[in-house]
Amino acid sequence: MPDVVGFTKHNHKHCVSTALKAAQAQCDTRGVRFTPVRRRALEVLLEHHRALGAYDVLERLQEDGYGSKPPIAYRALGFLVEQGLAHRVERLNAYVACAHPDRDHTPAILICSGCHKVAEAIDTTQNSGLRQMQAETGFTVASVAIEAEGTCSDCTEKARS
Amino acid sequence: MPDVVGFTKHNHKHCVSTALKAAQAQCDTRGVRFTPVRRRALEVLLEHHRALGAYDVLERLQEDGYGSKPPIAYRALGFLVEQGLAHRVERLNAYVACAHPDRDHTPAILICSGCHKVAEAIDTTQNSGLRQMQAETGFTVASVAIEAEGTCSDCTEKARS
DNA sequence: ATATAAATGTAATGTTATAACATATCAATA
DNA sequence: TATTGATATGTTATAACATTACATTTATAT
Repeated sequence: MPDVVGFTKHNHKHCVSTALKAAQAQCDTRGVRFTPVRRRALEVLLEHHRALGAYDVLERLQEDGYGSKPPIAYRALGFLVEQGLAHRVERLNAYVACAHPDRDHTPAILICSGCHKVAEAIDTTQNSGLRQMQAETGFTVASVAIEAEGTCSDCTEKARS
Repeated sequence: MPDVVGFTKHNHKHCVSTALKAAQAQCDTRGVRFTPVRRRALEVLLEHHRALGAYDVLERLQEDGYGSKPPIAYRALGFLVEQGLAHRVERLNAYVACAHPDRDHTPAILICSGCHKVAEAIDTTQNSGLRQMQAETGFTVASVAIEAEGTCSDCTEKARS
């Protein structure tokens, strides 16, 4: 049931360019502007399967000739999160590219404390459980964040040897 | 199934002193020291059903004659979190007293964006879902944070009028 | 061409958190 | 009960993360 991306092997260059095209298309559809900084910010996130801090992203943007002050990064990242193209990882005060921007998702973030990679699982059962809670307690859920810390299979194996 | 504490009415003074006694007992059992600052920090959290920032807690500690520098608060709060007597709310960079310190828990934090109260639900199904994921993906979960933002029943009612 | 809105940019500052080190307190035991 | 090793408390300094307020530029729709 969980669909995990990020800890498995894949053609990375391809995965980046595909994701960028998809993001462009999605923004076009929605009538929002996928400007150069925003695009570049997403690209930076996509280049890693790790969570990057706003200041890390800012550094890259700066190198590319964009502004050098924090709001530059925070605004681009804010846009990406708003559009579901990236997620903020609260535990790390950092950001990851979304692995399934197409789907309507309540992401579950998996953080490996060994290699610091971050993956994203979609688990639809979580949603239903929380919606049910609304009926029972009167608390209306607007958004849910699920973040797990642990060890990915690679790191588990390495630890065995 | 979810057991929600925090949005319901209760005798507050009683709830504070009971919780402090329970915390003391738990620390005794575990052989860890429930020192005055730690105790006072928990008391401060218990006095609100809101999440307090480390610097808010620090202010109270300071008033009571404890140290005035950030590590004083961060250390006391760190201890409480470690012992399961409080939780860190990542979304708010803040801390709440745990509502069920006795139970082995994966807390689900409910944050009301209307009144800023914070409650805690225990939903055991979440756990099993994540453990299952471990089998399927090889990711071993060490700890999970579930945080929902939304509107509590009181605020929903107020909004209707 | 121009008005309006959106996006980008900067300066200044606020907030949250930790590292590094000094001192005091507790707990076991020689 | 004096000593010692571990734990806890305290400070200074600084790092890391984030926002407010305001100026300038760029896109878009008349």
